[in-house]
Amino acid sequence: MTSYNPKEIEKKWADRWFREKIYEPDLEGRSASRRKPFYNLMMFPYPSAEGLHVGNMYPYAGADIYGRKKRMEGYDVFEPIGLDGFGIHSENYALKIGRHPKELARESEKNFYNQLKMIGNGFAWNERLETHDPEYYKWTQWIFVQMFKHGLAYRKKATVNWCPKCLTVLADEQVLAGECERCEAKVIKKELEQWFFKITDYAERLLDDLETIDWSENVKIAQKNWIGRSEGILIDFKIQGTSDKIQVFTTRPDTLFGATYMVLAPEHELVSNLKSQISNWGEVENYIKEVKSKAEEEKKWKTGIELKGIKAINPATKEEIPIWIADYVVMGYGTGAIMAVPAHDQRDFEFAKKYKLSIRQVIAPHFEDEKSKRQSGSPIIKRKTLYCILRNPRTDEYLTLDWENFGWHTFIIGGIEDNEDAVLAATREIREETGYKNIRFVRSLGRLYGSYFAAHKKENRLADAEGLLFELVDDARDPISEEEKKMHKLQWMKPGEIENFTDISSQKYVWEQFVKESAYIAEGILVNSGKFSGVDSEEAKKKITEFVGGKIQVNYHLRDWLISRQRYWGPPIPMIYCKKCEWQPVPEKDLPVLLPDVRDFHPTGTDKSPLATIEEFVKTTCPKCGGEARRETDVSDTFLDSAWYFFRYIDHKNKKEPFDKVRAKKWLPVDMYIGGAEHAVLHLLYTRFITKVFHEWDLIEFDEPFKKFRAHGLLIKNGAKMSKSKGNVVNPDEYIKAYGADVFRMYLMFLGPFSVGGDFRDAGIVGIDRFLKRVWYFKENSKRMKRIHSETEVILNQSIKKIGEDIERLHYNTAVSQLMILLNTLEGGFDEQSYKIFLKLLAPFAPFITEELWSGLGEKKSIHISLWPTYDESKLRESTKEIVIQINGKVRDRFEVQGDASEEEIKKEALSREKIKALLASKKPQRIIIVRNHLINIVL
RNA sequence: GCCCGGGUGGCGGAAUUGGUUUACGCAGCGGACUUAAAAUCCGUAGCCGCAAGGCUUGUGGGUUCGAAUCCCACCCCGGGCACCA
Repeated sequence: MTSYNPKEIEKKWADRWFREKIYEPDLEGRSASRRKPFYNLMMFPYPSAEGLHVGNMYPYAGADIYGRKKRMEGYDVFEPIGLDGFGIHSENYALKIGRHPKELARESEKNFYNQLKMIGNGFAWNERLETHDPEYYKWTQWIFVQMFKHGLAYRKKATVNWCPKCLTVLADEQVLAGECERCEAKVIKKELEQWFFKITDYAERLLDDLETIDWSENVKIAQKNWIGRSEGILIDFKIQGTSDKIQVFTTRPDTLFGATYMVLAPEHELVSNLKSQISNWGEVENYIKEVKSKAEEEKKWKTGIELKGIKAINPATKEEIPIWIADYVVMGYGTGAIMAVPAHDQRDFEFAKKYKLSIRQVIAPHFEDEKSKRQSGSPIIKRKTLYCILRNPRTDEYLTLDWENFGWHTFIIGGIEDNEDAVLAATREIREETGYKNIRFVRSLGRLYGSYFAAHKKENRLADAEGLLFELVDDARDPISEEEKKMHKLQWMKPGEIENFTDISSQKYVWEQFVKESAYIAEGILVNSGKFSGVDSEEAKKKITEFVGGKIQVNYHLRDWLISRQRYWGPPIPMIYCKKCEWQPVPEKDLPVLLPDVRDFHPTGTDKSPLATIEEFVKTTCPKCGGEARRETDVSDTFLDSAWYFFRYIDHKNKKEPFDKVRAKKWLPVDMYIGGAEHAVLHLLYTRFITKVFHEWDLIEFDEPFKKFRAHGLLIKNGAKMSKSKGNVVNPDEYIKAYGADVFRMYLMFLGPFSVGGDFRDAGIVGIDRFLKRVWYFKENSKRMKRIHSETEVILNQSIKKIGEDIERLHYNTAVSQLMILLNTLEGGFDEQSYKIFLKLLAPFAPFITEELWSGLGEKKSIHISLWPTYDESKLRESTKEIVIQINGKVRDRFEVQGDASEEEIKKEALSREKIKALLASKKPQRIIIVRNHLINIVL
């Protein structure tokens, strides 16, 4: 046997596979192919010319294993690859190193494809595409034109996100926690006129259809939250003495009686309309200016100003309530105006406290909480009791008081320091004292008072109060009895009486801390609500809606997709502006609108793209009237390029249309899609939108792009996600050079579950290296037999089953471990048949070595198109079974039985064993539980 | 704050209709081969304890003959969303 030289066999087989086209499927839709098509797709990379790092390669290796198994199952697998070359990421890199993106693109194509070739994936190399290729972006522009023609692309002036570093606008989805998705600069707001796609028209379908697709659950949830459906009602509030109305959107009409003021967004049109009636207009105007210049995060403080001189009427109470404008109400959602219910909305509550606006409680928690028990399905009793013992260390007084409030059943124990031991001791004490088991420590009194007095800017009279506060969280016992109430000097108060509680003693501060620092936002029973008092929230929502004539309305968090980018490296938006005919699309015969070659592609920093400075590009004629006209100079968002690439893969040479319908029918939707979860509300949302649009244009018969989507995990190195900026990237080239592609990709799959990722460590890779070396030298080191032992046969069949199922579920790490177990077993004795099966099972993970060994057996056809092995159901179990003997649930002994022993036999054997007899001594078993083929538990 | 995911040996990680915790691998230890080392092979291995035995899946409770797994609460880590009315 020659020594294991991965480099040599990799080169040999890569060339041969390419020559023999074993990974090129029959894309043609009209020809009858015998094999069923399987579209195995992975998110294509966006090049940065620095090359791929290990973290980037991980998903490709994982996706390929899945595809290879499908191919061996007889499918005609299509595993395409390409480059998402256009976009800010590539352009920023070009700017950074001072080269032209076009030139750089040519280089990165070469680099990327070379790197991707190294990992031994079964890519259909002949079908690759690049989004910056005019043959591709011609159709991206075509999509834009169709969008315009169908009324789905429109221009509007809006407050948009502007990245001050990338110098362009960004879509909502590209802003992560106030920062630019690409460069992490703080995003600012700008008022600009831009192109948008009407994705909001599809909000409902995008949400509902999530139910129909087999996708990673976390991605579905992220999309669901992002689309953010909320059902509420619209209510009109009259403005006193005028015919004007303020319409608000609310999901809590049941709290209407508690609406003690209103708030408009500063940009709300009514504000300037009512200018003449607002007595403090000067101040108001100043405030609006101030808000506009503020960055997003400064707004967290919540500021506002009252519109003096006007009042609104609460339609339920008919009371006059003040109208404010404030920065915590945004124009972009609902109606840009709210009714403020400070008692039951945390934001309104904070605002009301700050500006001393009145707070009226209209919802009381359910006390006899049978209902909430049933609804939540949990045994929590939401009885509201506060029981407290306070010690004032100065006067050494002990005070006791209890009341019902919004909180929980609460205990305060005075005179105890705040440390772990004391907390534990006190917890025990309360448990014993009261019989309640689930007591939770909340905080110490020192801190409680500290924050209270700080918030109220008062001298802290109780700074060194010692004591601990506990609450009852899960009352498994019966409600408190009358005796106990007396014992703990419990004094009950109703929620309505709380406001009237004016005791000046220290308890008051506790009360304020709890009730006045937060709103009660849960549902309950209405109080202070006229004829609706006593009605349940749920029901009150309907009744009050009816009472004030509110209209049901569904709102979505999703905003329209902002498509324009003031940058160079993208497809020019194919639109022309004529003064007479307004916006006209570029005629389809004139597509593509080529991106002009310019030396200076730097972003201008204004609201215009670099293309605006090229007069030859801008100047054109109107396609409608032939008059003088100007081109749109912005380019479209990269995410448009990537939203439809998988359609083009199946027919990327088509010059007449974006793709052939017949091919689409054969190959689409994509059977399996693998990619990063970070695209949950970016690419994965846009692509669903575009697919639904295509469906509506009758280009395709389906309306969801990917039948199955699985998110892969991330590779971690030194405790952080691998990224160039963190400087912890691992270059795959060195590892592949040192160990070979088979070892490398198999190690990646072994280091953790594919959906989770894992920690890349050099130490672990030697294990796989040893394993594949053992595979290489297997035949000379192992015992060849005529027929394998029956135990070996069981492990072989188990392995076929487990590895097959593990690949299907993407549990590659456990599949690899099963391959190891199988090898360990076969080394003790194998035959030709079992050896071949082993190679087949290993083939998706280590395509090169298995191919080499396979051909060494005289096989003429590639192992990768051989048939995946099947297992024999009857050979999955060993003939002997180990039975565990437990006494009171603890393992004490074990013995073996042949085949399926009866319960009687197991019991007899177990009780007759010396060890068990000794342990049982004179005690008589109370009960014996037997689980067949598993265990026997003797209960004493 | 809200929504997801997670917490198991020295390490990466196995184990889910509740039934032997720690598969597989790394590192470790002992041995074989070798002048020696590397490589390779065989064996060993949760923790405490000389042992008998006890303890152990983030913490505290609960349900159960039996809990990593189910229920309640809390703590910690990772990710997403966040004035969305």
